[in-house]
Amino acid sequence: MLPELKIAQLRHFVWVAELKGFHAAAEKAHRTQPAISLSIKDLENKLGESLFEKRNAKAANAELTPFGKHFMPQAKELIAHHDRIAQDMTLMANHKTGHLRLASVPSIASRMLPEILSKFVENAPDLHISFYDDNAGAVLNMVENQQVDFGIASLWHAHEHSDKTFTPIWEDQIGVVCRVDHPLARRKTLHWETLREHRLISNGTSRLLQDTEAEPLLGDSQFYISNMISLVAMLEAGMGVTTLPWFAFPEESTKLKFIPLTSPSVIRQIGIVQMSNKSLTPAADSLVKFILEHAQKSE
Amino acid sequence: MLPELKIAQLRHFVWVAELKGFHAAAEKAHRTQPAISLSIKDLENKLGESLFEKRNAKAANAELTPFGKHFMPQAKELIAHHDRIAQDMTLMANHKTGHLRLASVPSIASRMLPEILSKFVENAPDLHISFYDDNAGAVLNMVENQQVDFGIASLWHAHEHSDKTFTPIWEDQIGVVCRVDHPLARRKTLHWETLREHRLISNGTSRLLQDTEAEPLLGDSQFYISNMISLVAMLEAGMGVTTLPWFAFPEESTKLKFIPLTSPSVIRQIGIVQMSNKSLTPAADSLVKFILEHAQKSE
DNA sequence: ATTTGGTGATAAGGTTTATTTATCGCCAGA
DNA sequence: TCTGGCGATAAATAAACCTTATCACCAAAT
Repeated sequence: MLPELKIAQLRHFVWVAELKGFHAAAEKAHRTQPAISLSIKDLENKLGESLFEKRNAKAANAELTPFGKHFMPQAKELIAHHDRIAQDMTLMANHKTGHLRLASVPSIASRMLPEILSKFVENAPDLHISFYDDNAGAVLNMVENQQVDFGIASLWHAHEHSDKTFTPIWEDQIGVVCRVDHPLARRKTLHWETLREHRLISNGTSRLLQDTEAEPLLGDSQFYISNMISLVAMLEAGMGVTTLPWFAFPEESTKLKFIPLTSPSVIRQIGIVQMSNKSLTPAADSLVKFILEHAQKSE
Repeated sequence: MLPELKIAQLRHFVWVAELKGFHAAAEKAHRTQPAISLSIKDLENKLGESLFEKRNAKAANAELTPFGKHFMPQAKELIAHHDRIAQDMTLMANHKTGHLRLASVPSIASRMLPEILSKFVENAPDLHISFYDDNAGAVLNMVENQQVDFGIASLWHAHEHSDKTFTPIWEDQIGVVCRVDHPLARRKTLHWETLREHRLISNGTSRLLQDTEAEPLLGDSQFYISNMISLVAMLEAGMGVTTLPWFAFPEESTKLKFIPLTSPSVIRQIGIVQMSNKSLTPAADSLVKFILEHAQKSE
């Protein structure tokens, strides 16, 4: 019904008119002159009217007809519109632009991500990033509700999350944290039962011991402290010991020591969590790949 | 550099998304399903990102990726823009719309054009027409200055207007006009010398006798009246006789009579005058053709 | 007046792109 | 387990596109 105007064709038209010649336009289009002739002729046929004055005779060629004059601005607009969209989409597909949302557990958020993210955004100046940090459960929730494009967390009950895909990246060992002057501080390795002799403070990460040999420890604990700052203060005050993943251990603290738990050796895997049936935006996908590439080095 | 998005391709994309299926889209596009598959795949390659979720496995197919969702409104807009322009141009080329300017000598303007124009505009409801009537010289001027798309006039000194094209349509015979009770009124035919015996009033059309046998009459004339209304009044008052082309003779006057001049028989040709090196707008071109077709019948 | 150099149109052939026919693999529901 | 619908894929064909080679035309310069 309606003719289909090809963008290339419109471009040819505009160029012939602006450069006042088929040869000049052909050069600009990286085509030969007959190609332009045919292109214009085809366009004229589609529209049903000549765009240029009869161009066999006379001099001063390639002059627009009234109809051509009317068509020109319209053609230009459409070309511009097309180019705008094509560019937008290309930029977005190359993750130079767009909006990216992710969530991470605090340990990775503070230990690994700052460096990675700052490197990543160097090549993507127009990219907006929203970043959330929260505990693993909340991260999984945000992934599930699609409040974020993907999450960084450990996936401990995999069967409850069959709709999500987990890509492990980091391995994080659980250890015992105590004051440097604590009796345990001199040990290089630890058996869980050794801990029963000490006052144990549990925290948000203690559930990582569930389903391990060391599970009985959970019952031994008299204190539970969810807040990291308070927990550190308690430990520094010598109130007791606790278990923490290495990534959650406050490295900057000079008063505390981390001793890996070797019997059992409890490793939590931290990685990327995403919905399996949804694909990522170009930007998110690109960041995931970037993290996978750069994570090993900074470990 | 930038990919070239074809309108058809965008249409396919939108249809697959909206009809939730490649088969449905294929039907709408009057193509086969593989054609749509390839079209979409090609589009995805050009953009560098998937538009639909991986569509090999699972059920609930043809679901957009986030990128696809973002692209959708843009694609729709571009398609709409294209269609708007294509339609505008098609309508204009089919002279359903646009602006048309013409000028005509009064005789044709009042005798022939009303009927022709009213028929013409029936099929072109959105067409704007500007119409001027004036004497032949003014008409030619307006054509020359491109104040009008074309003119209707007689072209008497063709060599002075080599840059214009004249297409004759009507033939208009010069005759003598006098009161019905005038001695000449009973004659069927007239020789120019007969007129020397009567008081001759010349008018704007008298120059048509130049270069004819009857040229001496121009010198005989004592009165010159340019205004038609006044001329008619004079004639009706019996002040004298004049020469007029038949088309300029006021038919509605019951007091006046028209006697063809047979020796010499002076015929003026009236037709379309246009610039030879410019083409007409679609609407104007169409009206010219329409006039050529319908002029004979109403003669 | 003929030549030269520039314009764009045209013809024929090759190449690329679009589309079709035929077929496959996959999943869901009977 | 079969069946029907989905979309992907392969190969063949059709259509669109572009190129090389050539022509006709005009203007300016022989």
